[in-house]
Amino acid sequence: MKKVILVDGNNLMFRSFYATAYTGNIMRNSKGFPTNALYGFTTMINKIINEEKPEYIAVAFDIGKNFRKQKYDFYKEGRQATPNELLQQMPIARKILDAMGIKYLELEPYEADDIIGTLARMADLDQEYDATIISSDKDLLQLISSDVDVKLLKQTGFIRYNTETFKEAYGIDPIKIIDLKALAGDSSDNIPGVKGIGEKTALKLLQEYGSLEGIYENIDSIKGKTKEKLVLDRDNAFMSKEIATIYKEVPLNIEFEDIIYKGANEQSLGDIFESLEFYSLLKNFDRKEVVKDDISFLEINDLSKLVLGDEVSVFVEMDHENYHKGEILGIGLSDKEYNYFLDSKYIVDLPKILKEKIVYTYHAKAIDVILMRKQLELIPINYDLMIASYLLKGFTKDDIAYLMHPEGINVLFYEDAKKNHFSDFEKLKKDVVLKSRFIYDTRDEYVNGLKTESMYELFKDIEMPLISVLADMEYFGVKVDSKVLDEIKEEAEAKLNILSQEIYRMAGVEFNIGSPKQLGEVLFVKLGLQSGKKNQTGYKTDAATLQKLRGKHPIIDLILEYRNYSKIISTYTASLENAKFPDGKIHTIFKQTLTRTGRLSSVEPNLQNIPIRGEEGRKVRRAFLPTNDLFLSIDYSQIELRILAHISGSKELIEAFRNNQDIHTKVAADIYGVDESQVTKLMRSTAKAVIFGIVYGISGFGLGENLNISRTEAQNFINKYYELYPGVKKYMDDIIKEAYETGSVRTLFNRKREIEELNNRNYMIRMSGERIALNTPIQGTSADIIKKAMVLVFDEFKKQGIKSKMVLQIHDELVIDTLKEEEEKVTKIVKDVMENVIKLDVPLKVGIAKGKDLYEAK
DNA sequence: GATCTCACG
DNA sequence: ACGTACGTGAGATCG
Repeated sequence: MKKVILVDGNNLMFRSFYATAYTGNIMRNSKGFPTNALYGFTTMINKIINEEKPEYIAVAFDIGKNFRKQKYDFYKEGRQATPNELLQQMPIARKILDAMGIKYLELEPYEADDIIGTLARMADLDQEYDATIISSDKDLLQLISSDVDVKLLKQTGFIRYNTETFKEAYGIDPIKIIDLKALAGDSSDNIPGVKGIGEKTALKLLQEYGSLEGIYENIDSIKGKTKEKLVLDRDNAFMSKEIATIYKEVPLNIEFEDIIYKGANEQSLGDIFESLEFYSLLKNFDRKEVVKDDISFLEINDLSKLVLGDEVSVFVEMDHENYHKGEILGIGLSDKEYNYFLDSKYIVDLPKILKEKIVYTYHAKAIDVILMRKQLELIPINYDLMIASYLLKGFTKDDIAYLMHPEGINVLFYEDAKKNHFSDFEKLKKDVVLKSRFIYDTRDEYVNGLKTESMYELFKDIEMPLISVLADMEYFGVKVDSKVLDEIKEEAEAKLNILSQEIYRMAGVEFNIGSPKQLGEVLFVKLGLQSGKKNQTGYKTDAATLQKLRGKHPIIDLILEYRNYSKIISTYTASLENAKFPDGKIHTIFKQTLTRTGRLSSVEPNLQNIPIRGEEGRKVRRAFLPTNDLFLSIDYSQIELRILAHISGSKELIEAFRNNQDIHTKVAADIYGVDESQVTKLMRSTAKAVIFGIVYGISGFGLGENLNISRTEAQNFINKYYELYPGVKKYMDDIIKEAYETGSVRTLFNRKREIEELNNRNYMIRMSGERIALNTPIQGTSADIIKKAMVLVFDEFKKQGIKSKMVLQIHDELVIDTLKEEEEKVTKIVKDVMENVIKLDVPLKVGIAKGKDLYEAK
C-alpha cells in the first residue's frame, strides 16, 4: 500500500497567518516583509513530513477565478478581503515547496478543495494507494472513504477521521456532509441552505431519510414548520448541494508518480530561509555557513592591555536567569574600535574600568545586582538596550539573542546554551563579545527611534533611572518569618483535613477536591446540582459559578472554604518558604520589560499578589517583616479614576475630585438620583462596579454577570453613567477612533502600545482591541506616574541620607522598610513626591498606613 | 504543556 | 448569532 498525503495549502497559510496575526505583531524580516504565515506553514509542512513520512505528497492552492463564484456570484460573498500581508506571502509558499521537493497543484478556475477531491478520487479508484487529507476545513470531510481519511487540524493537535470514526461522531456517512450543507447552509461560504433549518434539524432529517433527495421524496411524511421551510426553499436546497459538492474531475493530467516526495534541496531551501530570516529552521541544515557569527576580539589576561574609548558597551553573561543566584561566566566589552573578552574574575575591576566611561548594556539591572552582591561600586549605565527595545517594540525577552537573530547574528539562545551547561567555552566567549558589539552598534538606531517616537524622555528620565531603584529594592529584599508561615500552614492543613472529611461525607464518595473534573462530576452529576456554564473540559467550578449555588447545597460553602485554604498553603506558605534566600529574605525580581501597559511585574516569587482581601489569606502578611523597624505603606487613592478624569476632561469627575468627594458615593447618588446621605452600602458598591467596568470597557452583559443582575438593568446603569459623565463617553469614543487611525495608543508620558487586534477580522478580537485602547492610557499613565515617583523618592532618600528602604511596589502602592527615627521624614518625602510628581487637572492623593509587619501596614 | 483556578492592582 | 472587563504570576491536574 502506498501512502499519499494531500495538503490544503491555502488553509494552512490562512491558519498560520491568523494564528499569529491577532495578538502581538505580525512577524516580519528586517526588510519589513511579513513572514508569519510562511513560518507557520513551513513548520506545519515539516511536521507533516516527520509524522506521516509520505512517499507521495501534494499541496493544493486556490488560484484565479473560481467556477462556483462565476456561476453563483453570492458564493463566499461577505468575506473580508484577504489581507495584503497574507497575499504577499502566498508566492513564497510555492517556492518553499519547490525547494522542499514537494509538488504543488493549482488550476484555474478550481479551488484547492476540488484538486484534493480529484486526487482523493484517484486513490479511491486505485487499489494500490491510500490517501490522507490534511486541513482544518470540515468541508473536506465529505471525501472520506475506505481509502481516504482526513486529519482535521484543531487549534491544538488534530483529529483523524475515517469512515467509522466520522460516523460515530456525526451519525451520518461522510458523503452526507454535502446534504447537511444543502439543508443547514454555510455562513462562511455564504451558502444559503434552507432558511430556518440548522445543523441539529438537518442531522435529524438526514438520519431519518438518508439524503436530500430522500427527504423531498418523503416530504409529505414531514410535519409542521419544518415541512413548510423545506418546501419553500427547495430550489435553494438543491443549488446549495451543488455548490457544496467538491468537484472530483479537475483536469490535472497527473499520476501519483508525478507527486513523489523528492526531499529538500538544502541549498536552495536554505537561501529562502535566509532571506526570510528563519534562523531557527536553518540551524539543522548542513549548508555553507553564511550567517554572521565571526568576530575578532582580544582575550584580556592583563588589564594594562585593555584600552577603551569613551563610549563602551558591556555584556555580562551569567549561568542563571535569576541574577540573585547566578554567577558570572564572562564579560564582553566593545568600544568604537574593538572588542574584548574578560574572564569573570575581572568583575571586581569593572567599576574602575568603566567609571569614567559612557556605558551601554543589555539588562543593566542584572549587572547592578551582581555588583551589589559582591559589595562593589555600581557602574553608571547610560543606556540599556533591553529597555529601549521594550519601549520601541513593546516586547522584549531577557535574552538579547532574540534581538540579534533577526539581524542574522548567530549567537546561541540562552536557553540552549544553558541546556548544554555552557560547556562550549570558546563559543561562549565569542557570543559574549558578539553581544557587546551588537549593543554598541545598534545604540544610535535605538536612541533615534526613541526620539522619533517621542519616548526619549520616558526612557532617559523614568525607565533608565528606575533600573537601579529596582535593583536596590530587590537586593535589599523583604524578611520572611518561617515560623509564622509554618503556623499558618499547619492551621490551614488542619482545617483542610476536617473540611475534606465533611465534603467526602456529603458527596458520599472520596475524590480529589482539587480536581475540577472530579469536582464537577460530584456536584453536577452525583449531587445533581444545576450546572452553570461549561468550559472546554467540562463543567465550570470556579468561585463565581459556585457562588451562585450557595444555599442550594451545604457542600458548596465547604468547597469554597477548602479552595481558600488550599490556595493559601500551596501558593503562600510552602512556596514562599521555598523562595527564601540564605539571608532569611525574599528577593523578588521586578520585571521592567514585560507588561504591555508599562506596569512592573514581580516574579520568583510574585510579591504583588500577597493576599489581602480575605481575612484568612491576609494573615500571610504577618510573615513579612521589616529589616529595619516598621513598614510604611503609601498608596495612591483611586489613581486610575483620577487619570480618567484628567484625560477625559470630564467636568463632573474633575469637580468631584477637586471637592475631595468620595467618588463611589457621589456616582451612586447620581446614578440612583438620591442625596449622598441616602446612599446605601449596596448602592455604593454597585456604583463602584460600574465605575471599574467603565475603565475596562465592560458591556451590559459583563456588568450584569458581575453584579448578578439582569443585563438590561446593568446596561441602564452604564447608560446612566454616560449621561451623567458625557466627557467620559466622549473620551472613550475618541480614543477608540484614534486607535483605529494610528494603530496605537499612548500614555500621558508618551509610552506607546500598538494594538494589532484592531485589524483582526474576528469581531471578538477587534472588540478586545477597543477595550485595550480604552484601558491602556489609563493603566499605563498610572504606571508612568508611580515609576517617576519611585525615581524621585530614591533620589530624595539619597540626598537626605535616608537609610530606610523602598522594598515593594504594588502598582499604586509603595512599601518602605523604615527606621523608627526616620518615620516622619520618610512619610513626608514619599507623600510629597507621590502627590506632586505631576500636575493634573485633579489632585493626586495618597493614603498612609504603617505597622510592624505587612498585615498591619495596610 | 495546556487548562483551570485564584491571588493581586 | 455570538461572546462578553484591563493588567499580571503561579500551583495543581490531566492527557
